[in-house]
Amino acid sequence: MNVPRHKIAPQCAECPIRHKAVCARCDADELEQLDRIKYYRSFEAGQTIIWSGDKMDFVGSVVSGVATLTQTMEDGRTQMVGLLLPSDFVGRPGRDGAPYDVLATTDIVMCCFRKIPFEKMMNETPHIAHRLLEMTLDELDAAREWMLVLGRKTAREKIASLLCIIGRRDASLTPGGHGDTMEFDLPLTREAMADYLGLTLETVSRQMSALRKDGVIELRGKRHVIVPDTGRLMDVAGDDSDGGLYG
Amino acid sequence: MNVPRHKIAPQCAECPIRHKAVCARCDADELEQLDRIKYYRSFEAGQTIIWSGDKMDFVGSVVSGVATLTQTMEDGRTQMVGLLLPSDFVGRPGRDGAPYDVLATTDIVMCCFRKIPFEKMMNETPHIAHRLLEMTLDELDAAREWMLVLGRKTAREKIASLLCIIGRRDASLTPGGHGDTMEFDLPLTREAMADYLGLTLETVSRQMSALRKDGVIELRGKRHVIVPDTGRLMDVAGDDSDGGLYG
DNA sequence: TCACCCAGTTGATCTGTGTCAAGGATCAGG
DNA sequence: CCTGATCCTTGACACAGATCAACTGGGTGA
Repeated sequence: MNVPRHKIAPQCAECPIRHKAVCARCDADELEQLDRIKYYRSFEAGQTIIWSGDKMDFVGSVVSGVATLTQTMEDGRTQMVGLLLPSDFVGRPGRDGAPYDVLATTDIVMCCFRKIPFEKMMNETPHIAHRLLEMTLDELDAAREWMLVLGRKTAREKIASLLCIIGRRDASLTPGGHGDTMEFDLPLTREAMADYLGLTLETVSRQMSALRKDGVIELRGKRHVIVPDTGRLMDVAGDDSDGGLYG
Repeated sequence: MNVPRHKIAPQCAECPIRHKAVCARCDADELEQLDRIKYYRSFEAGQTIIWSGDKMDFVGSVVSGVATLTQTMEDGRTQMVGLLLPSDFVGRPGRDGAPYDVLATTDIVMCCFRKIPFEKMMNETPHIAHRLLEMTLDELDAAREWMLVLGRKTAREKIASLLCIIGRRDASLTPGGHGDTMEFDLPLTREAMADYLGLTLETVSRQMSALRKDGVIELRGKRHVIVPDTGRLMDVAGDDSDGGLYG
């Protein structure tokens, strides 16, 4: 489950898709092709990037900021089914409709590729198709790991699991065990955390307070989190896995 | 979300991988190649097919019977993260370890392919890689849909959602709306249903009884289910989608 | 400076589901 | 026929988390 992330090659820093999504080896030809069909889009915090069911004419990846994938029932109950952090890929090659809403939770910049030429390129470049399969398998693992969180963990464990994931992604890419510390800003409101965890925002708030009281985390303001002992947080999360979700 | 299933071409009936997993067009060459690396395995109900973390040296698909993918926490809490019905694919091309336990819930026959030659064939046949990407995207959609069930639905809605999925897969492939009926055998114990739904077996039993009392379902014995009005069951499931999960 | 607003916190109470326990139905083997 | 095993059902009660409601703190604009 612990997929090491590629280091960002200097020439690829601008657009994550180059190394993460598609071009693991930064093949010059492929980069040039990608460059030709690439464009950027910005969204403000709270804006909807795509509505569920809309036709999606692009694929792309997050350059900066955070977005979420959410599903909503008729009566308004919502469940977040994915978290998009920088370098994560969005879009379904070969599919037309978006299966869920994509929402910007912070200001966000995306690097997009028009879908038709991207698919054409994918068909001609087995290398890209391979990389996409691998990414999709990673996402599937993450989704299934999250099913365990949603179905069987307590509120306290859920919060700890979420903090592990965000901390791991945001703070550093080190393994993180007993003794290690983490420090990061939560890119989500309490309500968004609740939607991700299948809880209410009140329960999220209470459990955050409880973890603070127990010394598992420290809070500076409402969003900034300090984890004095990553291993302890992971123990609370009840995770025997190393928390290496989402690659 | 409603992915129509391929009709089974007569020449492909024996081994689902031919049409479903890999060979949408039944290309003769590919079939011959697949035939050479193919073998069958049987398991009895209750048997473990693969343990989480084991090296997995094959991929394959279910010919008959039902299996489940499950994750287990250290303290024994378990969550089922996938249901494998006939024609479903198992295995992660390009990955070595199994990420979860695979358990036979009924007697089951699988059609397997040794992993190395299968991957070699996949690399040489973009067609197969494509089909696998498509299947993985389907599984991802299903997993995310299930996250909504686990995170936000009530016990009653969960049961109804599960019955929809199993009924749809087992009974027929018709759309199923108001007025239509369904009839099928549950391939799962109450405990397995509970593990799939993030509930206890007692709650599953109680809600099954409640649905029976309300006339939403009828039970003949413990496992045989009759749904007099599929549309009504779907209403109880609270699903605006057509329940067309798992293809 | 004040008023307002929003995100978050905390308290009181309610309820759906878990937990524990007893008992029923079905089946296989002796 | 009885016996034990397995799976399922039902009841009584407990509790985690939901719900409803009041309040806090910090930022923004007039």
